[in-house]
Amino acid sequence: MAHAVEPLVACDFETSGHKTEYALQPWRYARGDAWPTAFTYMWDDGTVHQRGGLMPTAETLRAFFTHVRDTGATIVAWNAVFEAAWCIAMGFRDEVRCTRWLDPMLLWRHLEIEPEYDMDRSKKKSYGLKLAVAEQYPQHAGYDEQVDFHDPSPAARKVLLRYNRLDVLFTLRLAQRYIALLQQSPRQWRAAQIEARAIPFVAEANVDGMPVDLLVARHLEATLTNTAAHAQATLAEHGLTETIVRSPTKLATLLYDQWGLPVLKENVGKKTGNVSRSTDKEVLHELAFLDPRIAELRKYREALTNRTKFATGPLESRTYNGDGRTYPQAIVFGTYSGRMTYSSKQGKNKDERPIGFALHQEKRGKAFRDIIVAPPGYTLVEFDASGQEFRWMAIASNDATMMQLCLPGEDPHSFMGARIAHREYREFQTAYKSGESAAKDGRQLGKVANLSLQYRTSAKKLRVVARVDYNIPLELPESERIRSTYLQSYRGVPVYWAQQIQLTKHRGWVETLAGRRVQVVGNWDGSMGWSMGSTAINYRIQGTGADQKYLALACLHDTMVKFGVRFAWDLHDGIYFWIPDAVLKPAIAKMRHILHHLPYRQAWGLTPPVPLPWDCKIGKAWGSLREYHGD
DNA sequence: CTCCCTTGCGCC
DNA sequence: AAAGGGCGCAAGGGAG
Repeated sequence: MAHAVEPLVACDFETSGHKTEYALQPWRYARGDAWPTAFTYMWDDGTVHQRGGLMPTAETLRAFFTHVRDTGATIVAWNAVFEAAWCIAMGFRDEVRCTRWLDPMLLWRHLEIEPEYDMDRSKKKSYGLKLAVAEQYPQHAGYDEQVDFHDPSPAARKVLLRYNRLDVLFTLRLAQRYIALLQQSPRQWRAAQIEARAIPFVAEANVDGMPVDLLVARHLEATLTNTAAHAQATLAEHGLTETIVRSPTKLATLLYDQWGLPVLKENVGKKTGNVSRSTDKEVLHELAFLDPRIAELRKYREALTNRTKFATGPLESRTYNGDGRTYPQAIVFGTYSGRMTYSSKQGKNKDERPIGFALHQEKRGKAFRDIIVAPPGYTLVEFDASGQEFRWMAIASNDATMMQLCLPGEDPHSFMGARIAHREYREFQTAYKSGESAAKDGRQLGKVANLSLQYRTSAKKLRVVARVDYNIPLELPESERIRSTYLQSYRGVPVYWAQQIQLTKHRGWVETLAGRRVQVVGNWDGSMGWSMGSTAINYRIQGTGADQKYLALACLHDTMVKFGVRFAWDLHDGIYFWIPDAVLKPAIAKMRHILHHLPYRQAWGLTPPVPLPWDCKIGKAWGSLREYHGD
């Protein structure tokens, strides 16, 4: 893992397009709808050297990558995924893949005190270069004033070039500063470097996008329209309209004032204190036992939501982009725990541009996921970190039973199902495998318990999850008994909770097993105390999962380059790739081997006491993936 | 009208 | 007193 990051070469693009918004959409470069207006790169070997200039060409980039190759430099760029994406769009895919990248914006995040529980956490801090300059070099704040990215006049271009050069200079200086700071904490620095290896792959995914199957998406849209129309027709005579079902306020009036149903739950506004009568799906699930119309109403609302989000949305983005593709943009370190997030739009409010769709929220059904298909000549391959959070909790808590259940041939959900049903585990496991229906239901309950109770969920909440999400008619006494069973089965888990909270109170920060950190600052005795405790407990597990995925990508790098494998997208415990059909089998075999032998000890200083296996699925459309075991 | 906040809900 | 966490997006509703 060790690799010198020096020397550094900083770079920055300015861009424009036939519409100003295209400046942020490098995939339009190929059609001539977007282009770079300036590109500067800079290094400091005692003297500051500066190259590049206005209207860069392929020759400019060739000289840049030649310099990088000859000096063995690491490229630094603010929001480096964007710079790398432009390089790829301009034809330098191989060069981007085979160079090291580092993003001072991400390094800044690693150094930040976040989350802060005294502040309003709904207001997320921005990590723009201008803010970093204002913080570190206040005398230079406001250097971006009077810049026009799109005015081609010589006077405006002169201002633009000066701005571009300052951007690069500040990027270089901030990178040097943040690297020095992070290196004081070697494990954090190492985690940040491993994460940075994902930059070229994420850039590729963002600039390549993914094909949307037009017919499948239209069919989905039509199906959901029919579902909604049918429900609407059924309920029209009872006063339900689309406007009402889409409005929580209007729906509450209908349900509680006109239909006379009981109010089962109220919402209290966190800021305003306003009280409203809830119409959420938990409430609807319970009301459905009292009134047969409610199940249809819930189906109606779901069909409308799903149509907009998962059919109309992707189709709109396909039309907007004009090339049959959708471009949800991956954001490295998008969550404070390190996981990636996705954005489906650029701009705000009336300037919103629908470039992508809500990839991370895509429903699990085949009909939904099949709208995304492999590009010609490629197969979609998913590697999924099996039982990821259960395994990391087993390791973090050192619970002997959980660790035992991570061994080959074991089934944690059957184990918990058996405990709940007062049955013997092996007998239960055999019954489940032979298709016994009681064992099937029991395992489902065990699964709900294993998945829900790992993070201090209450019996009350467990009851709701079981009822609403799994349609299991659980009542509170039984839910309490299951929770007790869980805690008695995995004695190490509540001990881990308490220890993790104590340690975090003492240190003021939590770390993942890889060494990624987050500060936990606030009043432990105040109203945020519970939430701070949850961060102490959850961050270590969830963040380790994120680090595991970055480690996987870093270690797969050489194989991906060799076989021409492309990173497609991330779904937290799953990584998706486009693999050329011609090398599908050997590439998967090699990738699987690497994933099963990730160098946790060298990278993190950890020797996992249990196996950390990955499952593999392959197919031509997202909804149609099949388990793949090799041959 | 725009902008911001709230409710509700999809995934992990 | 009781309380899983993390996100982003759709849509309504209200302020200005």
